[in-house]
Amino acid sequence: MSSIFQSIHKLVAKIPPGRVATYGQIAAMLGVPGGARTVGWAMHGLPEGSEVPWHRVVGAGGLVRLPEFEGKAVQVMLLRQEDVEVDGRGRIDLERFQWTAE
DNA sequence: AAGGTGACCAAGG
DNA sequence: TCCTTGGCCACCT
Repeated sequence: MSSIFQSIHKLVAKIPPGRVATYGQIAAMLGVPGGARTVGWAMHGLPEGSEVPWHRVVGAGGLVRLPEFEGKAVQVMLLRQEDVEVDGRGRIDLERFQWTAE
């Protein structure tokens, strides 16, 4: 079924390891500026064991916008596994790790 | 069809 | 630096 939801998952799946994208960026790439909330919502609705690398999607400014109880620690861990530097606050240097589409 | 909700964003106190 | 406020969009009931 083609929904913005599917499009988001597909695009996120294209983010290469060691890179991150912001919610707003994803939304903009899909032609839905201002639809950052929708992207976040799509992430939240992901089933477990999904192919989608949801952990590569962060908030504006490279800040992890994920409540602890939703798996923030997991996201940070996965990112670090991909050589992405994340500080204790969950901040990432977009200048170096932000994904720029082809 | 209408309203509520959310892993957002930017600005203001 | 933290919390609140207003605005944005798509999905669910």
